[in-house]
Amino acid sequence: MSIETIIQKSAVEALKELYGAEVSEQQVQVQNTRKDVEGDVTLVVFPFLRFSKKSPEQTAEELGQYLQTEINIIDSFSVLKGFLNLIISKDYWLGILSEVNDNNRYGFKEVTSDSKLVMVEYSSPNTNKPLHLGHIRNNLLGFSISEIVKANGKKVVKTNIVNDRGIHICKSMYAWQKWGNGKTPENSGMKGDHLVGDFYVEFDKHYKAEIAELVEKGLSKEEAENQAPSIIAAREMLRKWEAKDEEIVKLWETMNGWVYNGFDTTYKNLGVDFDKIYYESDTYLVGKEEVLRGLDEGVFTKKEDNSVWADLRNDGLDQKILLRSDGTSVYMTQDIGTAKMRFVDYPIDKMVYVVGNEQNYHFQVLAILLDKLGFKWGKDLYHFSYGMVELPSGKMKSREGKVVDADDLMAGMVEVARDMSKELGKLESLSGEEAENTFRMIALGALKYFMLKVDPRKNMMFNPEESIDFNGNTGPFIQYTYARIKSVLRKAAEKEISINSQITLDSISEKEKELLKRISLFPAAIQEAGENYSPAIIANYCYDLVKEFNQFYHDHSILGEANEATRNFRLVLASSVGKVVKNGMSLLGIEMPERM
RNA sequence: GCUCCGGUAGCUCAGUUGGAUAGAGCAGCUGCCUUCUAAGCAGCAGGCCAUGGGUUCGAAUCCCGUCCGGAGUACCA
Repeated sequence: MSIETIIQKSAVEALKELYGAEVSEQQVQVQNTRKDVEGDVTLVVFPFLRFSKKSPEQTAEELGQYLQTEINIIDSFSVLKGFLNLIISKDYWLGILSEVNDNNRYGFKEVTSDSKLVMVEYSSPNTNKPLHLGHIRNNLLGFSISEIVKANGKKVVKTNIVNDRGIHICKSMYAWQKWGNGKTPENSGMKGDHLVGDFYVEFDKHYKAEIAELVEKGLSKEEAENQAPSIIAAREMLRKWEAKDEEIVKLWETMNGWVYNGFDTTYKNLGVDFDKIYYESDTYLVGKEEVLRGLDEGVFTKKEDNSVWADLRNDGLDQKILLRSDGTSVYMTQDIGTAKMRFVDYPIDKMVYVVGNEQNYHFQVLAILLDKLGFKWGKDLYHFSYGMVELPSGKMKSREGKVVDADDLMAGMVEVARDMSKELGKLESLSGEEAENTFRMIALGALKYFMLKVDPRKNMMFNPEESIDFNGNTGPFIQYTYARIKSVLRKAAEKEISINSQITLDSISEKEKELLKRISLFPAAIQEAGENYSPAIIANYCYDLVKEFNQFYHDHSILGEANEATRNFRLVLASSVGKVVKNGMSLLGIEMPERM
């Protein structure tokens, strides 16, 4: 039981006994005592004045007396401005260390056979262009949330829906066919997704030129956009694809294959993976069937022009189209189909969609539609809506090639990490391969931490020149602290100092106690991160922990400590911090180097 | 127009769901390496928490209005 609940329980009894008040545990506010005030945890007494009918100070005094006699880990208490500050015994804090030592997964809840199953959809790329910075945020969030949900004792299936069909895919295909000259990843040495992406940009270039030409000839902008030869050709290609034209399907398969090879590399470098991948080319027809079923069941309606609609005006929304008048499906139809297939494949208790906030409306509608179609998790699907990544120059535009490419960004960061290490004269003792692996860890640690430490819902600014930092509140700072801990432990082993997890000590310093307190908050951080789907809570926790550790490290010698019991305690303390921070960062998908 | 989201130090962001004197990092200035890794530690400076009201013992946090920014808004995905 956490110290918070122990105090809450006892306080509820105290209030009943002293004042005859009935309050719930949740109404008892227990918080960490301010740093500049004496005490470890603080109980706020203001809400109880209406029961005690006494001054804040007097009420706090009475509650303090009661708690101190009832709870043996409370050494003493003091009252300041109506806040009851409790001092917890050092043995309680030392007990935290044995918990961490006895359990390699301190703070984690184990998954059991009857755990709930959560499916997390993330990434969801289009196969007409390589991944960019926006996708990186998506992928890192999706992966991290999956890990956090697992850490809270739930089964997780990570899934990806690949948008592999549609007019935008045909645009790259057409451009390649027309201007590609048989260029392939093999004969050009290019990464497949980049190759295809270049043709998507190529298409747009020609298309724009054609439009300009037609407008010159006196057509309106709208007419020109519809009559440009390129777009007509791309549309024709889509029709042929839907009719399963052999040649077009083959081209489609070939080019998508190039893209998948490219994506695999990017995913691998980014350290994300999936348990199950769905393809829109498989799900869109299922979606159509589901919509027609809904039509049969009277959930949806058909208009005179044969288009199918959902009327959501009773749900406070509008009417929404589900099948066009020509019978083709829209985005919503496909998402319904994907949901249906997932529902058949897995016993889903909760579905989480990691998709940008520009689609808030879409998911609001999807939740209602799935519910109407009888999916049990439909109504409570969770749209994990995250903000955009902005550049100093504004929004990214892939069609114009104005993006920060995922592969380029990662490679660039590895280079910065390498240069920085060399400049600092680090890692010279490592082999080339080990050193390279460490540079990679540091670079990705910096990138991942940067993306995950901020509130996911908010838009964030990414400045390529300034955002790549390795000092201060960054991933490498946390990695560095871990490497320091590992270094101390290695030195201890070299000196044949054995570490005894049994701690006996007369006293501990303020810094040491602060550090123990911080460790004790890890389980609550995991839980809170799980409830809020927030990697940022974990990131900030890890930062606070290692910041605290660095202060301790600076103020206290570990191996140089003469008193054997104290030295042993500090070694256990350091190793515990290392363990917690490594587990914490693993929830963000960040690896920890043994040295750096 | 309507709906949703945001506005905290020069910049990038926290702020434990209403608690004590609002915190970090970067950038600027100042100290600390002959001692376990200085990618570190300590310090200085920097604030009308967009703004006006309201709710109560107590508001950056909750409610209403205003201003600014972003997103969405029925046959794009």
